[in-house]
Amino acid sequence: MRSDYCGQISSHDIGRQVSVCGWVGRRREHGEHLAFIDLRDHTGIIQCVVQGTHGLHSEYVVKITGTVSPRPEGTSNKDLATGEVEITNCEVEVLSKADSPPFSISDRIEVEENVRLRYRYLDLRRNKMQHHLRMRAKVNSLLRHSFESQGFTEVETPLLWTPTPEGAREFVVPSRMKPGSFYVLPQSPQIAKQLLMVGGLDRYYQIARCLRDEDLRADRQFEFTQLDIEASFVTQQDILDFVTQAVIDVVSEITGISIESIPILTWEQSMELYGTDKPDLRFDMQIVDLTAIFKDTQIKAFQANSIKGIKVPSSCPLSRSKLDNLVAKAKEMGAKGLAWFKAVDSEDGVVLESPLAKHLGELESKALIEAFGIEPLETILIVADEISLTRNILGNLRNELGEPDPEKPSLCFAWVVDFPLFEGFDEDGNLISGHHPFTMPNLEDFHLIDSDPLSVRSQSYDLVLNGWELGSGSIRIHRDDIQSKIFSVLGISSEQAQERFGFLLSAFSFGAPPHGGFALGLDRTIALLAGEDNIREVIAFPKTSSGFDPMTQAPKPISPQQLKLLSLVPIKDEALD
RNA sequence: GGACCUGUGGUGCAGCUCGGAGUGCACGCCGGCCUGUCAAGCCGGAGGUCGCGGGUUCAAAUCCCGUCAGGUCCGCCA
Repeated sequence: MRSDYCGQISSHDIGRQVSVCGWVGRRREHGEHLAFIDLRDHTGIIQCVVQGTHGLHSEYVVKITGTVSPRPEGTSNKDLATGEVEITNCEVEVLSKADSPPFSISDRIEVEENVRLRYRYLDLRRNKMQHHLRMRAKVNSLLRHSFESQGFTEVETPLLWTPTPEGAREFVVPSRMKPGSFYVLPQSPQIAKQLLMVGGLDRYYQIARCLRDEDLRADRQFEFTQLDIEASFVTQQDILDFVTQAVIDVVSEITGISIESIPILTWEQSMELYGTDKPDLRFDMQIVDLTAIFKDTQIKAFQANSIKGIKVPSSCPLSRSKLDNLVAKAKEMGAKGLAWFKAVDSEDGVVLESPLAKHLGELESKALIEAFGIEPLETILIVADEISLTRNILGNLRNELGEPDPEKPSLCFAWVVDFPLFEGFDEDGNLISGHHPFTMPNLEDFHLIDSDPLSVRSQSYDLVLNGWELGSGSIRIHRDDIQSKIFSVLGISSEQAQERFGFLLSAFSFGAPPHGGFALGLDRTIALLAGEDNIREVIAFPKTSSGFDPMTQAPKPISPQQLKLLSLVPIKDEALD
C-alpha cells in the first residue's frame, strides 16, 4: 500500500514516485490552485503539494501518491526532518474520514489529562507518546537481550494465582467452576519464581505484570510492569552484578550515558546522610549529625536524642516567609520545630543570625560553622528529636530544597543494601517483615534475632535512581530452620504457614538451591529515562488516580446473569457497616 | 480514610478577592478570499446548563454549604 514512511523521505529520494499513508495534519490553502498538506505517520511529517483541498480535513486517513521534489529555493523548512523536499503531482485517496478531533494532535498543545485519557487513541498519535512507547519497547528488548546473554531464561507465570494474605491488597477473581472460591491476581511473581528455582531453571527472568489493589499515585498504578529475575547458587553481589550490567546496557543504549558502576550505600548510611532509603544523589546537601555539638546546650529545643542539620546553599536563598513555610512543613511532618541559622558576613567574620542566636554558646556557634564549612548567605536547618524523625524530616526538606547539581550525572543510580530484616512490631507484638517473610537474614546478625531483632540486617537491596525506588530484591531463605524461626517471630504459626505457603514449603523440602532475585519497576525506570515525573506518560492505557478508565468507563457493573454464574451477590452499602 | 489545588463554548486560559445581562483572549471548527505556505494570512460566522445540587441576595460563574470528577500528597503499597 505504501512505498515509504513520511518522516524518512529525504533529498536522496528526489525524482522517485512514492506512496505514503497517514493522517492529515495541518493544511495551508491558497485558493483553488495550491494547498499544502502535512501528512503524518509515526516517523514524522512530509509536506504534500496538492491542487485544491480535495475536501480534506484534520485526521483524515489518506494515501498520497506523487513525486518527491526539491522545494523551490527559499521555501525549505529547517524545523522538519523532511523540510528539503515535498511530494508534488499528488494523487490523493481518502482511506478514512474523521470527525474533528477534540484536541489537535500536536506536542505543542496542552490538554487536560482527563481528556487525553478519554481519547487515549488520539493522544497516542502525538509524537511524545509515540516516542515514549517506542522507547519502552526498546528498553524491554535491551533487558531481554542483557539477561539472556547473562544466562537467564524467560518463563511466564500464572496471572490466576492463589491468595497469599500478606502485604498488598489483592485483586480477586471469582471462580465459576468452584463457587465461593477465588483466584487472586499476583502482587508479583515472587513465589512462582522461587518455585522455578526449586524446579532447576537456574536463572529466570520475565517482564511481568503485577497487580496491587492499593491507592494510586503519580508513580503507582494498579497494574504495573516489573523486570523480574531470580537466580540459583548466587550471592547478593552476583544479583547486584547482573542488574548493574543490565542497567549499564540499557542506559548506554537509550541515553548514550555510560555508567561504569553503581555506588553501594548501606541502609544505615543512606538514612544517616540523606534521611531516606531512596536518596536523590544528583546533589549533596548531606545531613550532618550535630548531637555531640549540642550535648550540653542551653537551648531547650535542642535537648533531644538526635540533633541533625542540613546546609542550604546560597543558590537557594531562604526569605523569612520561605523559612516560615519550611517550619510549618516540618511541623506537619511531626517535628516540634525547625531551627534555622543564616550565615552573614560581619567584622568578626561569619556570624549566625537566628531567633535562637542569642542562646547559642560561642563554642556551639563555632562548632556549627565548622561542621558545615558555612559561608555567607548559606542557611543551616536543624531538627532535634528522636532519630527516626530528625532523619525523616531533614530528608524531606533536603528533597524539597535540593536542585540537581550540574556537575553531577543526570542519572544517579545507587544500590542501598543491608536493610533491616524487620520494620518494627505490630499491635500483637509480632515483628513485621521489612521486605517479605522469605528474605534471608544477614547471618552475622542472626544470633540477635531474639535479643535485638530490629538490629538484624537482611540480605536485601534496593536500586535507586534520582530519589525513586526502581526495584528491590533479596537473597531468599532456603533453609528450613531459618524459615521456621522467621515465621515464629513474625507470629505465623506452622499451621498458618502451611495453609498460606504450604506448596512453597513443601517444594523447599525436596531440595531447594540457595537463591535470590530482584524486580525492577519498568514504568518508573522508563518514566525517568523519558524525563517524565508521572508513569501514566509511559503507559499506553493507564487509569486515573481513582482507578477509573475514562475511555472504557471501567470498572462497570456486570449483569445479574454474570453475577449468578460466578455465585456472587452484590450487597447494599448499608449492609457493609 | 484525610489534606490541598483545579473544574468557564471542541481545546487552553482570563474573569471569581470587591455579586450587576455569558464579558474577553488564543487555538480549533464552519463559510468566503488568497499560486509557496509550514503554528500560513485576511474577512465573516457558529458554538455556553460557568461540573452538579442547595442556600444567601432584588441579582450568583463570582459569596456560603453539600456533592461529583480530575490532579498532587499523607495513610496504604509484605
